[in-house]
Amino acid sequence: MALLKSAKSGRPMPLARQVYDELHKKILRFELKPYQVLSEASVSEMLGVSRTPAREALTKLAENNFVDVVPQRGSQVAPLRIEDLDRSQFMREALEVALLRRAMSSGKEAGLIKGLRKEITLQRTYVTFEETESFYASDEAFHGLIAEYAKQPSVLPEIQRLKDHMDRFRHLMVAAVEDLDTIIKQHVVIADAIEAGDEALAEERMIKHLRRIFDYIDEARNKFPDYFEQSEEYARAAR
Amino acid sequence: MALLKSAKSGRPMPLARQVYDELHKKILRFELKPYQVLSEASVSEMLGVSRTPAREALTKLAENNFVDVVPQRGSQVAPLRIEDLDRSQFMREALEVALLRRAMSSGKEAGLIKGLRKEITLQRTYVTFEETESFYASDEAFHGLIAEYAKQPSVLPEIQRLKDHMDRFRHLMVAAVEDLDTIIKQHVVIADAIEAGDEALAEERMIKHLRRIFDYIDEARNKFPDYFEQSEEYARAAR
DNA sequence: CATTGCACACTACCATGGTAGTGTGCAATT
DNA sequence: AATTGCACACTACCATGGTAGTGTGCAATG
Repeated sequence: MALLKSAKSGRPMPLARQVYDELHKKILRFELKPYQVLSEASVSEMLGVSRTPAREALTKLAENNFVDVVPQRGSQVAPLRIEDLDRSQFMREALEVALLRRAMSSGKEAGLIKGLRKEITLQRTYVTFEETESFYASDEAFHGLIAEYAKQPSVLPEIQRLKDHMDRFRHLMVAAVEDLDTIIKQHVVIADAIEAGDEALAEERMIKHLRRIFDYIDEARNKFPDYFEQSEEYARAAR
Repeated sequence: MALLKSAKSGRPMPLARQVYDELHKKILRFELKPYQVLSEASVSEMLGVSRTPAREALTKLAENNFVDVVPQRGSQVAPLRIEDLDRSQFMREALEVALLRRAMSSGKEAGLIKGLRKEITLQRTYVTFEETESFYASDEAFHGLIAEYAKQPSVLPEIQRLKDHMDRFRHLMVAAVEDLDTIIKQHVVIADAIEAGDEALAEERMIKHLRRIFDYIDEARNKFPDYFEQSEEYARAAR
């Protein structure tokens, strides 16, 4: 299979990074399914690279809990773990709420609100024309704006790392598509609360917005039970 | 130089991990100083391992912002960056406050308070006998208890990752030693607020406790200016 | 003296070979 | 038939060689 070219940047990205990105993408999209074996040999063959960058990508994926590496035994795509979802959700919620409170005390709330309203308008357009990809990009921009006005832009990559885990769960609900209109309405009331200067209300609405994922996971779990970690395996892992 | 043995666990830890831990420790203690070069060759020679685990340790350190790796040019110990401190502090604060609020709604506050009081007692003992290491271990246990009662123990490693960055700054103040008695007093009033069930007060006191590091960094910066990233270098880095 | 061109040393990065450790299927044994 | 012992295939892990890319000192040139 063809190997990837460089990024838009001047220099080509290191192979290990390209392999990581590729596997990361495939895992999120379930092109690589949970429990599927991913040895450094198979990865190097699949992507046409040597074993070294394949190995480095695997260990990095393991650090991010997308791959389980058992020393001297093998590696496989990590199953969906409720614990991972809980932790990611908890941390994201804590961070986004903190960003929100700080952004509302920045003294530049006017600019923030203006930016948020603009994204909301964009989101309405994307929904109308069914441009789902663009919608989610604007959704990220919406939350990114808050981080920016909280003067903590470097927190965004960390949040993205958490969001990736949640997105993996979310991708199981393509059938029962997320109600984008509801998301927009939540964005609106959040912006309203910010504009009103009501921190408690804004926080409450943001939390409700972020917790929407829990409404779907039961359905996903019933639909793809073999993608989730089975409780019996805890015993097996503990040996 | 001698290489490390295995951990307490049954199997020996991978070499790459041992190298990472060793370098991590040396960087935190300033046995490896900011801007000091750390090529995979020098590391492999310094620790008596081959270049592969040395390289893997370096890239992992780079992901955690302890090392700057410039492709095809070299690697060096990362200087102290105010931005890193700000982000780590912000995130830690957000997470610990969220843990605190959740722990106070766990319905098992009694056990939590008992555990906290016990750690405080231990800390008094350690201060009396000047066992600084044990004191900081108990300090971590204090905060760890809150995470445990918030039913989010897996957040602790993430917080530790943030704390490591802040500890690096803190290690510059060994001369002007931290006032451990003050820390204990802060722990006490936090426990008091938890016992009183006053979430807002507990949060306020926790934040004040966590922000104590900012009282010292100006002094550290004046004392070791060459350990900090100079603003002129931003321009140079941007090329 | 100031500038330029270039050989050289050094780097991170990748490819590849080798090794101890682990699970599995099958034959030998009870 | 059930159990055990073991050869084998497979793994992650480590060592080592090779390569393109980058900065540096020095000689040649103005």
